[in-house]
Amino acid sequence: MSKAERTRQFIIEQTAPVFNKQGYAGTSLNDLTAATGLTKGAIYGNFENKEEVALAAFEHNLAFVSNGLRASATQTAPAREKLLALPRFYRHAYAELRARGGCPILNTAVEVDDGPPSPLRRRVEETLRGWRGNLVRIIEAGQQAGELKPAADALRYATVFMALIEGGVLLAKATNDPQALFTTLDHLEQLIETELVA
Amino acid sequence: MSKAERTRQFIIEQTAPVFNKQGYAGTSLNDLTAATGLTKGAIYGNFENKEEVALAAFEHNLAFVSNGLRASATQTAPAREKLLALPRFYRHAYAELRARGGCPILNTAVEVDDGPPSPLRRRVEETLRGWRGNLVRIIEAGQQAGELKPAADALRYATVFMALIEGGVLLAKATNDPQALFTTLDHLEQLIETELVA
DNA sequence: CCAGTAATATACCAATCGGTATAATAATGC
DNA sequence: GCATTATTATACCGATTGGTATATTACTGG
Repeated sequence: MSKAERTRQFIIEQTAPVFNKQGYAGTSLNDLTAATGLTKGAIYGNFENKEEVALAAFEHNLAFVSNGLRASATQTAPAREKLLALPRFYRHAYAELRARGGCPILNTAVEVDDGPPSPLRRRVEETLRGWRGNLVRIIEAGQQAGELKPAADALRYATVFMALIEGGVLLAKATNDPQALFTTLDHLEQLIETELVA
Repeated sequence: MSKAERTRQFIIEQTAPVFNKQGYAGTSLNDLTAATGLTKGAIYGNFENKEEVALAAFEHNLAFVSNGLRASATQTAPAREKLLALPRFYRHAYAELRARGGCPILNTAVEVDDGPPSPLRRRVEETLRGWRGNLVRIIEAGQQAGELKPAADALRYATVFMALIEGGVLLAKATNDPQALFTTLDHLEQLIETELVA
């Protein structure tokens, strides 16, 4: 790992929470140098521009969530466990997620979804579609394995699950009340148990 | 209505969608003069600073939603109708809401909820708590009137409803797929009918 | 340990930022 | 219609913006 590669990683780690909290437009290069203790020269020696730093920071923030979700849902578990891993992760990770500035998908989507097409915007849309696709696949696989009710609309539940999570995170953060998220997660779990599990 | 009052209103109307789409940090005074065709002199003659314009714009954007919701839920209707008015409003208003930049609560909450306490931030929190309180009151009144199941946790359903709506708006806008919102609204309606209505 | 290179710091750039003092204009009361 | 006031436009301010050219430092292979 070369010096530059280490510095690049260091910049990403230090600036990721800043971008997540303040947004792309709300984060200046001054914020980046302050967060890293480095100078503009060091930053522009490792990134082409501010947008490339923001994109890398988004990937870093996203990795925290998707790694946590992946770790929570083991490959071989039955569908019910895989789905229950979703609320379980957010339940125990919310405190740290909040300290990092909240859900990067939520934050970034809101900032870019009215702007012109950009790498960041495309990445957000891709991430959301990918997440939904993963959930749909888990549900449909569970149905084929006879673990979940065959009549359930997989796409619908995937969408509802994501809305409950993102909506819950929003409410919890904006009202400074983690219980709001836990409430939507309660509902999510109940949905899995009563409407999906056969 | 004095000239200044008319101008002030004009500025609010013209800049409200800009703030809602680009955010506070992403909107410059140049954007404001461009959106209004006025000069900085006119704007600063009617507002103290950019933040005051943003606050007024937020109130304007919020009014579109809360007026629509109020109009949709008539005073004398039974609790079931009042609750069903919620998804009905978002169903028919989504296209225009999207054209205006989406849900102002969602957009503004995400931008300010990691920042320092500000009038805008306080206003967002207050709005969310007020909205939730309204829903709780509707549900509890319906329970006392014998229209809704008495065992249902009003606060829980209020929270879940809001998460479904805000989460649905987020997904619909970020994936450019209105159906995502309609899906969460379907679920919301089903919740009302099967878990709340006695 | 030294030379060459890779990486970071410094100094600077034009453009834009939010904001203001003042000048010009438009409305208003008499 | 004239004088006064209310309102908007113009011109400007220092500070900050994202970005770059160059100088300096740190690393690395021989």
